Amino acid sequence: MGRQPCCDKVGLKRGPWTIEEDHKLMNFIINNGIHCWRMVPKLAGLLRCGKSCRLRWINYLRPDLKRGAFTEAEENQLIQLHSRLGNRWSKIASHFPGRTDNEIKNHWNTRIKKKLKMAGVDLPTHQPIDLDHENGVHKDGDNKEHENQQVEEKEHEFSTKLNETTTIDDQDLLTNYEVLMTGGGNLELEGAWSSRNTNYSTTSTNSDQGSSSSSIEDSSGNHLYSQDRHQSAGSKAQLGDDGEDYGSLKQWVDSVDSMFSWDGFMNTNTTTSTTLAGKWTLL
DNA sequence: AATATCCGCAACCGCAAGTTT
DNA sequence: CAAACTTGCGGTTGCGGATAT
Repeated sequence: MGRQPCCDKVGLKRGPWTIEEDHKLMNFIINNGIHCWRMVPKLAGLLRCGKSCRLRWINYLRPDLKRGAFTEAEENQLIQLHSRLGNRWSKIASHFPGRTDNEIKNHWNTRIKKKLKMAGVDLPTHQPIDLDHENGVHKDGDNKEHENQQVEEKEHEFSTKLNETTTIDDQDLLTNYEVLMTGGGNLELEGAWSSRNTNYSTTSTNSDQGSSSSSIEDSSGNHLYSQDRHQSAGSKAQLGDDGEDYGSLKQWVDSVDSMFSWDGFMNTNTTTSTTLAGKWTLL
């Protein structure tokens, strides 16, 4: 015997709810609470299925709903959470008191998706879109100049977005760290990093056989993480050749992946300059 | 002013997980 | 232990208002 439908749909009303139906449902739940959704429409005198009543209550009638437009801080938090959790809307919604998973899903699909696409961020990976692969453009002459311009624009947009990320709630403060890294190995710490008084230090040499070491400590000097990077002449040559291969710096970031997940933008403009703008999430 | 197109959102559907019998 | 049932989740649809032509 197969699974039966949640309710007998014959004779049941569908589509938008009327004010009268809303009142009936709200009055019933306020007076009786929710014990069994299947029984709610029958007891409340509604020609709806229990599933429809539940949805209406959760997404519209619940008294603790926040409503109203998303703030910029909420959007930034949503982007962060989505990069970590993917399309797990209910999990994401649990970080937004008064917001429903449906509301968040809708906001993501109608606004943020477009925003990130415009900023050159691939979804759902949150990685920068490979324009050459997307467009089938060969890198030479004018194309390269045009491409560099696009890369700079993307970089600027992403950096701006990160700089705007200043509000992080307490729970996220424990697990999220925002970093903006520019130049040949210099790190500028943003947002939660500085809030947590975390120190980051890095040293490097300029030889072809150059090496660097990086470490992260908390404000009391307790060791959190360190990394020694030995860069071969071969990997140095990769840096900036065509912007496609991030060379040893990318390898370095990859090696950190066991501890953090990297989500962001990385570009190598020249053999000596690499720009990263993105987020490390503590795994 | 009329029509077409776009966009946001509420609501639906199917499925999976969890619970009860 | 399996079937029946309930609840919750995520993808999708379609209506209605806003905007463009």
